[in-house]
Amino acid sequence: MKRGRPTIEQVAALAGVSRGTASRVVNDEPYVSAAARAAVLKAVRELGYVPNQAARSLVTRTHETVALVVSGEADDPRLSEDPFFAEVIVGINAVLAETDLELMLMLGANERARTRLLRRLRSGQLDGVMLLALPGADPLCRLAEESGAPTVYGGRTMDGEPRYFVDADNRGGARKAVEHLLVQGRQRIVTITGPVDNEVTHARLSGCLDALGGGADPVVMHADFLESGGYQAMQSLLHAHPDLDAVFAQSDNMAAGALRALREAGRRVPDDVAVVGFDDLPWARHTAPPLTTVNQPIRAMGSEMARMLVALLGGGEPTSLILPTRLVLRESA
Amino acid sequence: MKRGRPTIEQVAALAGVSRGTASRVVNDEPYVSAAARAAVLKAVRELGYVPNQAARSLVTRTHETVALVVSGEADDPRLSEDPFFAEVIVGINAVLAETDLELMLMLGANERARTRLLRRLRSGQLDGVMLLALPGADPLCRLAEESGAPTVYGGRTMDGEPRYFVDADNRGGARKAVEHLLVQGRQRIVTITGPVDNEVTHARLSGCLDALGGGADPVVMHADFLESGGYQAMQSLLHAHPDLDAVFAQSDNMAAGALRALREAGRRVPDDVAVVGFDDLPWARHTAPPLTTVNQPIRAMGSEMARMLVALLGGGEPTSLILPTRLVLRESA
DNA sequence: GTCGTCTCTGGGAGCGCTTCCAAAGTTAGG
DNA sequence: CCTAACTTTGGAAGCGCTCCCAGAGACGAC
Repeated sequence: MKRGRPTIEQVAALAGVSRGTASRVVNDEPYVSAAARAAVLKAVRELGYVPNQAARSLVTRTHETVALVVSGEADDPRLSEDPFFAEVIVGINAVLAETDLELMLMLGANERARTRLLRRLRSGQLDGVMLLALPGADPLCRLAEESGAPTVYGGRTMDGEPRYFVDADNRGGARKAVEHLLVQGRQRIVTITGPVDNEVTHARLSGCLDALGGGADPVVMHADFLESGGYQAMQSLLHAHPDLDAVFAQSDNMAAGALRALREAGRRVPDDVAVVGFDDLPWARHTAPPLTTVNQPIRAMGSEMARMLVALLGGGEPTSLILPTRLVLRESA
Repeated sequence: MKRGRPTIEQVAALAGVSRGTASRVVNDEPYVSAAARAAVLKAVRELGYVPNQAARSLVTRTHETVALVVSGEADDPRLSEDPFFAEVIVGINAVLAETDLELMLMLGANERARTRLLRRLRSGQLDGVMLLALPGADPLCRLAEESGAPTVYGGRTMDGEPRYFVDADNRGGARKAVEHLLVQGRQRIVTITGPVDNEVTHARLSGCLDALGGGADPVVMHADFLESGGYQAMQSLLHAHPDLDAVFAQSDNMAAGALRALREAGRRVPDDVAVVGFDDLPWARHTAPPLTTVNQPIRAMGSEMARMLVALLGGGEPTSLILPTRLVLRESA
């Protein structure tokens, strides 16, 4: 008789009411007498009843599930070399935990992953999507939006501003960093950037140029946001511009690489060369010397993305957000 | 007529076959004529049909979804201060991408999170669970198993060995690390551990004792796996045992903290004091001096967990795995 | 007493799919 | 030509749930 998990029918039978009434109680709807409600609740408890989500989804067409899609290669070193990804998730989770939404995670931007996302989206299993755009432009963005599901972006893309997004004030942060170097009286400031096709690279470069004004041609070296890239870029820069006295690295990882190259080259930081990073990763306070860097509220970005999506799901019209960044002064500059 | 997404009924109608036949084609079952198959496939393509997963789940009771549950506080610093978590996910994702399984992520071990997991599990929405146990013991483990869903563990728990797990050879790695210090002729080796109630702490401590043999009382200081904890522990140890000449820190983060404390105390590494860490995090090669540490294949752990779960789902009987760790020699020891 | 109005309940319909069964068609063996 | 397989098909049943509607009471106003 009691094969498998109990159904609402069994709950109703035990409570001595109809299926409809039991359903009303379970979904906390009005128009149920106190007596009936109590009886159903009791039956639910006794049977250990948990509604079957698939059956519910079939009729309500909601799924209590949203996805975080991280485009970019599944083995992108940024995924693990920096805690960005994990922090965003923690932020998202904090907000979702307050709701009944569950988080589905989808990594990778290859054809196969894209197909699966779309399938999942269209097979109706996702109520909404958060897109974390690591690389520059990505067709995925369009795909998600075309499917009609509410979509929120983390960061902006190279091809225009999405309808709903959360971003850090990369430009403002970079400006503050370089202004600080300027105020310190640094004369020959060089910049190490991320990949050229990356929106973040552009934003941070813009901020850098904002600070530099229309002065002499700024020295810019493109790298890859990673430690090794920063290291190599710094070596090249030292070679090409031996008289440089300050470096603005667009990521802490690259700043760490620059620090290493400077150390090996015998330059003292900050006496000979000042170094500023960007991100304020947890270990930035522990480099030698401690790294002056631009803090961006990564966890908050995650939370705000989630909040925005929840609002969208609730029929709201959230406004996109640019979260403030701030310069954290330590000893490297 | 074509309101909303197409159903299999519409596909069948367009192909001129019955719903049953269409279903057979979609699920790639035998006993369908070539002509019928072609017609259905054509209709599927024309309509852009994607089966409704909820409806399918309702009858098949499978959901093509597994969960990664990370017990421990949702804002545990280990989640973001080290890339462990992200690496495991990348590893899992690599395997899952080859299947049709999707990944659901559940963080946090508080009452609420637990309830939700159970609900999701019992409401039939998860085909299996991977549990990543950050802290020592956790009732969650039992809960998941009781629900009857296939469960795979990452790491072992304090209360016995789970049925299916993947773990790193923490004990062996620690033994190798300390043996290396011994071989170098270090006389006064101290150990900085993780939290006492942690299985990893125990395993690595056992390995350390294995190497030390039954000699003099080993000097052990408990900390928290974090940089700051390592820093403080190192300061205390220097105070209590000024003559120490080697440190085995049970995590790279703590090793980094120890390095910082030693630098501030004016001790040279490795001349005065040798330092060995554990984890081989990406930045370990970039500390000053580069950190000798024990590498553990984190990504592989994720992959193996996923593989094991997939096997379980397929009715297999996988065997638990202890992945090898290896000592990576750099300059700090 | 009659008429609305509001509260509460039962039960049918149906979400989109798979699964089963019976029937029809096909083939080969005797 | 008949029988015993096998192949192929259509269609009914039903997964567990929500939604809707009709109807039964209860209650006050006229």
